[in-house]
Amino acid sequence: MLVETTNNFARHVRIVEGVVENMPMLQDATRSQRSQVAAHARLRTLRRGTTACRLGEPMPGILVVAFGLLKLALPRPEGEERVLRFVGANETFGEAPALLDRPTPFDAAALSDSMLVVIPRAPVLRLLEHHPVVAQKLIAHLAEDYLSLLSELQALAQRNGVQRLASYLVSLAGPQRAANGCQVRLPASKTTVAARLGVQKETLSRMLRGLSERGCIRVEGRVITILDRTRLSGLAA
Amino acid sequence: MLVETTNNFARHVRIVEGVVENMPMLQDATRSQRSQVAAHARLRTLRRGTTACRLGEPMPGILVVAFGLLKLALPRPEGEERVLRFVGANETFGEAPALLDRPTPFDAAALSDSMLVVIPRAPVLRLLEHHPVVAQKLIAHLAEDYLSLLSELQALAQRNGVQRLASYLVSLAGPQRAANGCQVRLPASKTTVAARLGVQKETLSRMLRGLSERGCIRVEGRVITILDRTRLSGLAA
DNA sequence: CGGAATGTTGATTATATTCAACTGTTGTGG
DNA sequence: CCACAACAGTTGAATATAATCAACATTCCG
Repeated sequence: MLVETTNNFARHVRIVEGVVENMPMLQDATRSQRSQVAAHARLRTLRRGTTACRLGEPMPGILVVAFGLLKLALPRPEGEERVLRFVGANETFGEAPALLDRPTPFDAAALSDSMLVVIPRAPVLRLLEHHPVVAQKLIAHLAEDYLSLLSELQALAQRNGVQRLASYLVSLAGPQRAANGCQVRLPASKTTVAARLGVQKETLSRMLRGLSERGCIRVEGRVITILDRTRLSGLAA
Repeated sequence: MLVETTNNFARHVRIVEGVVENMPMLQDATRSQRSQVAAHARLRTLRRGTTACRLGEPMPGILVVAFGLLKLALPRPEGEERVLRFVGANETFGEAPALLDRPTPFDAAALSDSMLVVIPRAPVLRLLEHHPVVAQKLIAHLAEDYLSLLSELQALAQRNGVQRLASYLVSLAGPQRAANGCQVRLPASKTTVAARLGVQKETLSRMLRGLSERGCIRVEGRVITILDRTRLSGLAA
């Protein structure tokens, strides 16, 4: 749980500066430009289960995760939702709606106690006006975002849930860990991961059992051991 | 059909210049900057049914439709596909992969004889280096693209096909035409529209029949008459 | 410990796909 | 102009897939 000590202003300033300093998007900006941006940014703490922003609300700015883990999700009728992605430390979200000053296009909820840096659009836009290098970086960033959303859609276009689960597990394992027997930890509860894969928790449970019975994986709570990566990749097709 | 007369170079140059001149993305560039870009662009004619680019191939540049209609689609196993969107005259696509010099992330096929202007990344990047205003416009453009892809995903997250069809019809009707009785023309064959909605053509056929029987719409080939827009919007929920 | 949240499992049901047959439309070459 | 092939669309029946419902098991925490 968050230990909310005396509201230590200096500490907050330090965190904001540190986070902004490390933003990939601003890596080509000068130190003083980053300080400028940091000066306008503010800190926001989130208790597990609370939301940073909700679909349709005004978007306060570009959001950077200082620590913790959030999920971005599209709400669906009946209190369900479709999880778009998880956002962890040092990652950003909301660039597109923030820059265009549009309503938030998704819900963002904290899966664990988290801290966000909120960067209002104004200082960023000012930076862009005069510093093409920063603008180029932002363009690359937005383009990356677009492509990952697209590959999200591609995953969703795959026929059945098992294929999506298989490729998700492979992607969690990462490209480097080629060997079998590597372990993967689900970033969230199975219910939430199910929403990420676009299925119900019951279906995820059955899919995991199916893959276990076929000897592809072993499931121990949130930890999945990949026993046969080749076959798993084959299923992902 | 395309009348490919004597390969009229001057005419091609004129078309390229005209198209580049009208690109929303470059509206804040100077006339001479646009000419610069146009000088590096080339024209590509596409017969109905042929593809401008395919998933995984190198992306030749940003693509602008001079005339005609294309579909962007993600291929699926068994020769099927999921249509992402239709791209018509004066619209652009492929900015993200082109700017990042990544492989094409979708298939682009001509639904009718079409002409494309291909803008290589180099002159665009050069423009960005020195002209922040152009960069800002491009940022806005990419952000828009991101948001529309997101709303695409949102539509897909809706429970059933009828809801997606209903909202698709409403969006085709446009926000202005509030009255009932307005007519909408499907931009492509029902089979292709079905792929756009993420269902099989048989399912689309049944859904259309269902809406007809309920008195929401009338179907005459590709022309749909919206009889009860209120109820239709209600279904879209 | 006790209660809430999370996960599992089986039975049933909803939704859309697949398969197959048939109809209609369109464009092509004899 | 007609015959015909290729494509597009419709319809019904059988099937696949995952959702829903309901009951129970497990884990996590205070």
